[in-house]
Amino acid sequence: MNLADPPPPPRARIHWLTPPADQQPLCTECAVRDMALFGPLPGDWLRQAHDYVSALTLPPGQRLLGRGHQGQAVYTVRQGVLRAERYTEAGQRRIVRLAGPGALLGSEALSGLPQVDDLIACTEVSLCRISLGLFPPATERGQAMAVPVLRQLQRDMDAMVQWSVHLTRGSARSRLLQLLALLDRHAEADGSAWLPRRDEIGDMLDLTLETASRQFSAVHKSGVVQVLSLQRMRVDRPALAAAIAALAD
Amino acid sequence: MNLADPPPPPRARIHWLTPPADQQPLCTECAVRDMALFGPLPGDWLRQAHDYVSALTLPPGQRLLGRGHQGQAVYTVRQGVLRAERYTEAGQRRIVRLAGPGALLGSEALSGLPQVDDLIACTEVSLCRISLGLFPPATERGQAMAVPVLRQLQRDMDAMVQWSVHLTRGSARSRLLQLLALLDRHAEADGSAWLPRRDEIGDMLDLTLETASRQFSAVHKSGVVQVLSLQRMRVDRPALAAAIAALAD
DNA sequence: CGCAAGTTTGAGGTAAATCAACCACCGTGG
DNA sequence: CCACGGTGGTTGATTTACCTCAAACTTGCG
Repeated sequence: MNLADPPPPPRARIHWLTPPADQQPLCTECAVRDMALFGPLPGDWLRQAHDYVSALTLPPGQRLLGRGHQGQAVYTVRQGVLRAERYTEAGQRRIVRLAGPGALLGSEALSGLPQVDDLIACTEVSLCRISLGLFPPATERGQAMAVPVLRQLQRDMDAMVQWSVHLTRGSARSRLLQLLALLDRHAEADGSAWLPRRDEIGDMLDLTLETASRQFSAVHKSGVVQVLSLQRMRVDRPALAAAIAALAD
Repeated sequence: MNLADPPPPPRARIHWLTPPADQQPLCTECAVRDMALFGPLPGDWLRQAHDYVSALTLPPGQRLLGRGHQGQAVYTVRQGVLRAERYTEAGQRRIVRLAGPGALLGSEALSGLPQVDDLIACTEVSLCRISLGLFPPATERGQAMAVPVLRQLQRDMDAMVQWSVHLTRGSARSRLLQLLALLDRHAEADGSAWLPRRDEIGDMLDLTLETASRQFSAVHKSGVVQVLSLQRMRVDRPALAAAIAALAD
């Protein structure tokens, strides 16, 4: 593992399970109805919706959505398992979540953002494709607010994946440098940023406070950070960027 | 760190920066307007909204929201940094994200779910509190759909935090056991579940494929999993639960 | 059969955990 | 003024869990 494999070439064969018109009984009797997206909605509502919904299946290894894709639909999983993966700048694959029955995939499309992760079937998978046309236009009151909220949630979700990809993996040094970059991103106008206690750094990076202290001391001595007080620091951004690049992660 | 500290007792002192009526200029001139929740909305819309919005500040160490809280508002960060933390069953603290200016906090309230993480100010923090009353009632068309969507996104987000808390931290053994539990949660009706290749396990748990193989072999020999084929397994749930409990994480 | 892909097992090295002092700082109080 | 304890930080010695490199084995398949 951890080799710099470029992602495999995409193959876009998709097996349609039913013609779109036959969709209605599939939805009302869907095995995952309570967990899935439209579970709580009244049954008669689904009769209006079925034009926008269709079912499909994927063989194992098939990619559903690729990073950067601008989707016009979201998907819910009915059977099987998919994985969401991304590659670090160094080309290492990171599998960041699994999606089983009931999961919502491609939610980025709801707020018009591009897909962030590759989604790949692990087993034979059956899905429902839900066209964005089903969702009310953003001109309605309420919807105008929904989009920024969704976009914000999406951003938060991505930030959390970034966290788990960069701050809990790799060497202690690289995790600390990534944390410093993150803290610096939240710096005040005067350029000073919050400097956590060593045990807090440990709990963020999954390190002991001793290791956190040793790593921080080393980074501090190298001049990348300037300690202003117990709780404040100033980061030398170019030096930090160079230090991160030097570790190639 | 990593001691079994119960969370500190809550102190609910909150400093109101302005009386709610004075809110409007604060919003239109807000320094984080483009990144924050209502950035993209037209300015005159904000005039209707200002009754529902108020500003507050917290001193460092103060808790904004606690796990389980049923909120009636969401918050956006204007200045400072907060952390989201949770405790494992073994009582170890895990800091799972940082929130800086522009972040949306307490979004669980949008879909009526309880707060999942403790939110604690790291520095002096100033926030905007946005009452749920601002959001249109769920009786409107469109909104009826927004709630399940939000709830699903919220669930996905929680699943990702669970992933980063349990599958990328702790010993290799405990991570593998947690992964097996997760895979088993997506088992088919016949009780069989997907068994990833060893390098895939490695990329999920941030282990080398050799370590993944060794750990899996050991767990396999202990009888917790039964290998049906290269890609399928059956998990002995009680045995797995016992194995996880034995590691106390 | 023979190759390729995946898995297991082994031996040795290393980064981080663990255990344990020790230090710097700071308010308190004799 | 200096003992005092309490908190947070640093540093050192030792152990260990995981990584790395390497070889053998197993399974499926043309």
